[in-house]
Amino acid sequence: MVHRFTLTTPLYYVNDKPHIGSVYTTLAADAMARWRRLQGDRVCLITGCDEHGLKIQRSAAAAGVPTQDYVDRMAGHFAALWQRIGISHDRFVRTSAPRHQGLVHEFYERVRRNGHIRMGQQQGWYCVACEEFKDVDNEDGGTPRCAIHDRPLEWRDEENLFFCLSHFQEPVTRLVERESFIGPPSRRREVQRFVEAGLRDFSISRVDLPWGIPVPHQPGHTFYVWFDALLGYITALGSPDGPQDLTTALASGWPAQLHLIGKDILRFHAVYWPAMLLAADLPLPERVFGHGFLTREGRKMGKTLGNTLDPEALFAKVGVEPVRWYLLRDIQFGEDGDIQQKRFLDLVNNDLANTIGNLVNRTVSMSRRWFEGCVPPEGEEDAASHPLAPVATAATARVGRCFARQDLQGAAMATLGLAEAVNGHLSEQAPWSAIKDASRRDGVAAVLYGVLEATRLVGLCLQPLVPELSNRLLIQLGCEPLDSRHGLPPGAWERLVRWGGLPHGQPLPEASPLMARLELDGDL
RNA sequence: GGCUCGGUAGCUCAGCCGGUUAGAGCGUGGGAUUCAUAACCCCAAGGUCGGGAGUUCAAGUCUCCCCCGAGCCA
Repeated sequence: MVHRFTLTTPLYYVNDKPHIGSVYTTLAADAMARWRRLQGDRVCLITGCDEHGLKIQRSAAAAGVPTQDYVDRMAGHFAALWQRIGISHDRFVRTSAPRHQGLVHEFYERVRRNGHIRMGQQQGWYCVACEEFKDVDNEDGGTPRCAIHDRPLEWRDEENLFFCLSHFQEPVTRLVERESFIGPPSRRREVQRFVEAGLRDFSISRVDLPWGIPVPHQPGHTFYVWFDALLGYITALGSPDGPQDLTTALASGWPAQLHLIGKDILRFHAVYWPAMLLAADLPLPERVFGHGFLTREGRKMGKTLGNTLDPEALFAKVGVEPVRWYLLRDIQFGEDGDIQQKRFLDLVNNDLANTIGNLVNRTVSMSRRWFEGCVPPEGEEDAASHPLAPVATAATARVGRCFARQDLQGAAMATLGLAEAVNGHLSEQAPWSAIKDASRRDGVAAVLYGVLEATRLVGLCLQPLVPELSNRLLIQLGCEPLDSRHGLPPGAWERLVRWGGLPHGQPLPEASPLMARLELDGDL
């Protein structure tokens, strides 16, 4: 049976060009999507852009271009970058698209009819950068500043529509208690406390903000960005050309199995969003996972600090796969992570070029030289009795368990561990000595067969993490590359990872380095 | 200011319900080897587990206070 697996990145706010944080989330989501596709699932990886709000309207004005042109350009940067680095998304949704507006209206009507919308007076200090009202003490009477953005707040006193979040105190409380709903576990309590403190209705419309989706029957009102942005996940599921309504979209992969987000927007996804869905009688996403933030050489990245890492420049300098490997393998997914140049070079060179690349190189060279350019026969004993067989089977199983709980680092380490075990086995067996004794030729064949086979499994496990490298590895062994963008039929993965899948006598192409060691002059 | 998470070898981190000499990878030093991308393999040094007090026969592991970092809410 085919399982659906819908997972999302955030819809990135197009206030600016993509930064390394968005790249990180997207790479992680891509790896997970590829993994699910290899397992035979029908995956829908959704990404896209969130394009409404005052901040964007002002950025466009500051740039002196019409707002739509501005967001078109910014969304273009995102789309181009994902294309360039081989992200395997199935949908790229933009909240300024007309079809999104229709869906937001339909959703809103549903919530309103269910009695969860009311009119209210919103009075208070507003932070344009947060796109939120702030509760502040303002005893001295001056203009308060946003604690997060350190910029002056703006006073607002307007009649807004409110979403009755308070109606959902009980179901949301129960939802966030569920262990599986919020990951990683260390983030769950924070949300629970927030909910326990009491859910308050929040305003979902703004006045005098032309850059937004108009609220039906409320002239002058547009929807609050978050209200419309979250619905982008559902819009994305509708077919771009077919009918544009909730029902159609919902039948195509809702609810999502996983929302992958940064830890800063956990509240929106784990509290507001489920309540909105409940208000519209729609099913809830299965899981929300908030990963950590990246720092660089121990410091927060920021424009003011001048230490941002421009993704375009980074990929141009070192290529995609080293960055993918480094971020996914060195950072415990969920925790914060620090990007360090020296460590980046050390890890990429050690893991990819040395441990794995060199392993492929040496095994292929030996087999070619001593066994007529082919995969050697397994020898007298059964292939499955090879000492590497249980090691490899355990490793592939562990990779699967790691992916199931979003442990990308664990999956990378399990894969790397297998490669290390194979290298160790080679040193122990020293086939280069044994081959000098003609009577031991069968033994050497058995050793090399096992080593090649285990290396093939390393290549398979590498696929979701570094697909290009994985395919180069498989090709080096004379095997078919995998297509993790389109996936495999159900059951195919189990067959592929079964020990002994490498055919004897399969011709091996001439060995060439899988990945050259990275040298870097200057900074990343 | 409140809430949540974290502060363990030079670096990144594992250490479940408290219990023998606190672990891994990277980095560093040494050795072995030659099939291979100066690579691979083996070994070693390195930590008063943020600070202080307490509970206990026994605390990195529990309690309290303080300091530092991050996120959320004010």
